[in-house]
Amino acid sequence: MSNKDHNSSEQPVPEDACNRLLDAAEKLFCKKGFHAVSVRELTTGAGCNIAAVNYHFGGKEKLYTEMFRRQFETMIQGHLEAIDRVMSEPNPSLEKLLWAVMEPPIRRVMNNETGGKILRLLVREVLDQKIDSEYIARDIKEKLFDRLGQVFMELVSGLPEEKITLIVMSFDGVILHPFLFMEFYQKTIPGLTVEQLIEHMVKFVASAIRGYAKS
Amino acid sequence: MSNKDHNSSEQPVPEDACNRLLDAAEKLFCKKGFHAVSVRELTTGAGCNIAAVNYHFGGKEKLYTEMFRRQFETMIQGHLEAIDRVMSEPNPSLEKLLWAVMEPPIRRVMNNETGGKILRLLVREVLDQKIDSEYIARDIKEKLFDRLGQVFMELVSGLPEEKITLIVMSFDGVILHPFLFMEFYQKTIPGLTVEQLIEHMVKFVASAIRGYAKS
DNA sequence: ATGCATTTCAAACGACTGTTTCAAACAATA
DNA sequence: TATTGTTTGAAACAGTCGTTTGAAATGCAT
Repeated sequence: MSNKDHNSSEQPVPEDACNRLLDAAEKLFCKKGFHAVSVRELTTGAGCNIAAVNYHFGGKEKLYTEMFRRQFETMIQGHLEAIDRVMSEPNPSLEKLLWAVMEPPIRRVMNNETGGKILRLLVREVLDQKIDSEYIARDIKEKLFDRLGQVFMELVSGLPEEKITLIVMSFDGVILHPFLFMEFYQKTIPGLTVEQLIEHMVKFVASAIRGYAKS
Repeated sequence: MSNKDHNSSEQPVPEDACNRLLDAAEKLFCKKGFHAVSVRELTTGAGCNIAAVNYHFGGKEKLYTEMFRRQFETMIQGHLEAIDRVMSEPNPSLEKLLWAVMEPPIRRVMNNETGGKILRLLVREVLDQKIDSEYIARDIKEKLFDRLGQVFMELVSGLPEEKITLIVMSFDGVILHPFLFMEFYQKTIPGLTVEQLIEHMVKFVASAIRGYAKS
């Protein structure tokens, strides 16, 4: 992992083979899934030799796992920071929280930016059961879902504590949907903007949670 | 496709190789995905020779497509019939409708019955983009989602028509979630019953929709 | 039973898979 | 410059993939 080049001007850091492979892995695995991507596809995509995958990562599967782990933790961290940011503001509300949690990832997926397909990756992982799903599940539950349930109860009084986990689950379902079916959204509702979509989701989930509190 | 056997007693119709292959395809493709299942796995699972896949269907891909088409249409039909059943009853309500649409598939997936993994298959298909997703999307939209939006408006007055599609989308997200993460549900909420889960989802979605109507 | 079409079977096909090999190129230290 | 450790390269590896083949088996009407 050397850095002979002085990285003089415009080029935004020429990555080494290791990171180029991780980038190509993210793009290709997210789009086509583990089995549908060959090592040769990865290496030509990353502009390096076939042997690089085994040299740097010890195999195709290890590269996949490493890529997944990084994306996964980035996602969890992003959500947690968004929650903390809202909750430390003067007048936190359920709507502000929902907006803060939903907006960044939705914006990424609608603009086809990097990291916008993490949830697709996660769903694919659950479907394929490649990585030990215990690890993923425990992380999501303990780090993210429990925290979400906690702030929901802080922001909305009267929520039944024993139903909080289910509420967070359904909230997750609402978020997940546009991630999986974004193309469907854009074909079915032409001209749909990020703001319209997020506004709808915030309204939908907020109504659901507040309705839950009243009964 | 002969039927020499008189199908005398207890055996519930010994299927021919064609249908045995379709059954094995449903089970294996749903569980592991297209690329992760080999033709040899399929044929040994169906109890027939390797060549049978190419003889009867013309290849692995054709078998997959045929299996998907059948499962997909079965699902759509089941939902439409549930909707019509509720709407033709004396006092239809939003809650009754939601319950009727959600209960059968959720019960199937929680009891690990056949057909309980259709939605997993559909999501996998969207992720892998193997079948022309135009066809799937158009079918779901025109046959199912439009009908759902229509009955939502009949049952709840004051719903903004331009938001109906988005509402149906989020409703779909809530349904989809336990399909994808049923194991997660059962580990996170031990002793969760079908009734509890459906009751929650009905309450969540009904609150969301009614809250939408009020604003 | 005879002839014909359908279905099954074991075996082999070429193509592609992930991985390994080992020599060449490179970087850094002395 | 000589030496060391690290990284890349082209080629080949053994294995599996989906598909094809042609002969054997079967079903069914004549």
